Amino acid sequence: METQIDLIFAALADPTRRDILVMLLEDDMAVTDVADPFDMSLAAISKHLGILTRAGLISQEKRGRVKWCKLEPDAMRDASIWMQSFGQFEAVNLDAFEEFLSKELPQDQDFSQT
Amino acid sequence: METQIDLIFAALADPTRRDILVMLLEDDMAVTDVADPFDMSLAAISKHLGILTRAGLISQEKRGRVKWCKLEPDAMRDASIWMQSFGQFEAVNLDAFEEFLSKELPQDQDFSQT
DNA sequence: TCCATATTTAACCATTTGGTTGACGATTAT
DNA sequence: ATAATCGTCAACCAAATGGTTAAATATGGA
Repeated sequence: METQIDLIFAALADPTRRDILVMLLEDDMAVTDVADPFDMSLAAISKHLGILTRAGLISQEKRGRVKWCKLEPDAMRDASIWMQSFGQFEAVNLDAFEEFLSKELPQDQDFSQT
Repeated sequence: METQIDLIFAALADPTRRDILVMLLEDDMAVTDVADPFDMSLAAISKHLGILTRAGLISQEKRGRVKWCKLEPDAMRDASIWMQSFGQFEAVNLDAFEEFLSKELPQDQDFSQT
């Protein structure tokens, strides 16, 4: 069976889809507008958006005849945490790490980046 | 052309390959030993290791007839940073994490994996 | 009502992916 | 020298991926 993390990493493996995510950082967009900058059919972009949606990285809401695409940044969290458990946190007790996360994540504070 | 980040995300999209990476967290391993727990031919694992190598996530060094596989945790950084650039998702508070690490690391205990 | 716009679906195609088996080269052990 | 072990390679296969075009489905505007 395909897990959510499978779907997320697979979705992120395509540069077109990563570009779409970057575009959606700015604002929600209609499917047509997402497709505009790409040298690719609307149908192809529609498929990419479907893959991003199934991975939970975006959501789509139809208002009238326009379907709005919205970034769902939280979806990347699982995959991001999975990755961080390597590079920086290699020697860590992962059980303790999980516990740490469960205490740390609910708080809504800013976080620094490397 | 396929960028390094494409290769890394694609490599991480497969659960077998993620399992291999987790195994290699413990220690370097010979190809045969990596293959052992999997219900899959040695040739298949050899291919997976090739994909992980091309992505830079592991390195392989042949000593005698044994080829040793070594985790390269730094390789994940680019992809990890890409994900974190979506600064809006709830991420780990790195300051708090540093503190967690400083308490956790000195102890030499085993760590469990999922 | 009729037409244009927004998006998906269906059918198709080439390429890639993830697996198999069997033969092979290199190294080590008997 | 011969046999066993380690690992890759080649050929093959089914299924998935990423794209196309053309038709179909809503919805909105004239």
